[in-house]
Amino acid sequence: MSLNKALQLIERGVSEILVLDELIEKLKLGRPLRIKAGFDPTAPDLHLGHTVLLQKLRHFQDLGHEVIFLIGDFTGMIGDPTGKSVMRKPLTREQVAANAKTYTEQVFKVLDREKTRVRFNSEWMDKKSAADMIMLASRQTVARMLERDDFSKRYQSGQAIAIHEFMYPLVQGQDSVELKADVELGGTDQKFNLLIGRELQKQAGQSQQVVITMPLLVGLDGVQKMSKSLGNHIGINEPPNEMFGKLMSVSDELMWDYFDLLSDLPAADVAELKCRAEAGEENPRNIKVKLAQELVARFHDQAAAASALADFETRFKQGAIPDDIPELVLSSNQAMPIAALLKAAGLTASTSEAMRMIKQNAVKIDGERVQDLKHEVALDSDHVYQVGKRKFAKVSLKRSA
RNA sequence: GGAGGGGUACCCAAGCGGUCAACGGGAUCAGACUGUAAAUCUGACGGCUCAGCCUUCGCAGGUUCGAAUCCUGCCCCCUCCA
Repeated sequence: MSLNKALQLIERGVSEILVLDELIEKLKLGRPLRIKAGFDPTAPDLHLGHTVLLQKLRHFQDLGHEVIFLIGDFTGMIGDPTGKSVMRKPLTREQVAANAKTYTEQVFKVLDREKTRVRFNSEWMDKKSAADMIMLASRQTVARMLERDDFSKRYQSGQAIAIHEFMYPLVQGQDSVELKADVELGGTDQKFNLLIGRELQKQAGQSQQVVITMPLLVGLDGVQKMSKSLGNHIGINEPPNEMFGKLMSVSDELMWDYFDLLSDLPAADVAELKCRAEAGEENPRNIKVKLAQELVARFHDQAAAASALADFETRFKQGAIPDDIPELVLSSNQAMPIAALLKAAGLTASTSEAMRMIKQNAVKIDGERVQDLKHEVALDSDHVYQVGKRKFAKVSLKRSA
């Protein structure tokens, strides 16, 4: 592949490349480059937000480079300074190992296993002495640290900054030195940390890594970055129907970001789709379906994607009851009030909520809307219960022995 | 060590003796609409044997006919000065 083509692929969707000329020089070396990306060991469940970075790593792999998947088990003790969590509980070795395992299992849905090296920064950081750490701390100044967006904001607004938080960028930078990284990838929020890596490498007499930042994927709420703790994420291990549905709930506007950052569709094709949507030639829904199909197929398979679509259509377009709904058996010694049954079946969190749902016309039995709050379900009956559009259960109520 | 600010429902955030299950915003859920689990509009949003009842406002006591609101003690968080 020509240098130009390679660059095109690398540049797709990125936020910044620092420094582009250096990247070109490195690419011209003709050897596989060491591409580093660090991951936090505390969140072993990957979601689409993580895959933005993984996709880019994959691009490098496809170009023949070597990816170092660095698990920051040592840095995990510090916690990347967000101001929210000052100190995290250190993970045990077992936890780290377990997390690493789930990580790698998931990661290889995107990355090429053969071209990925998994490393832990405890490999070298655990060997550092206190004196080593002080030396490391001496490499940067407080003033430099306060340039970091997060730190400066907190400093100015009088919020606390713990000293050890300064160590995070330094350790991350040290990782680059240890690994002799040629390129490091991260989210835009990582820019500062990535640049520290460049500086430490320079001080260590190494060639400086090229820093590539990826935009943060916005979550389902359309506002904040995708994160599990905010609950606006799509996990890559989610069942096909769930994943498909969630993707369909991405707003029409936000969908384009998802195309840019997640889809493998050539950039030109995306641009064309956007044109047609704006011209009203194509319903945004159909375009979104395309996106959802692609991603479900990536994390599951083509068949799962097809059936997720089919399910979605029958359920929402025609309001039909899906095929595979959970079935359960409840027992009671007398007829059961509907609210109690919905709760027992797990369709609502509480009987109060069940009552509310009924008042809001959200409850159906075998497709029939329930209006009566005091409706009772007879013993030895078998019905399909529905709450809202998405929650179903087939419940048979038996007389308890 | 000294001074001050604060802990309210999932989150943010009002309230500062009764009309408070607690303003408002966000999230969430439901209904309507739609070729969308988009957008928009409307509503709900502690629990329960649900037109009634029960338990909530950091924790534990107390004052009062009555407390999220006042008092006492305790725990936790933050800022400033040293």
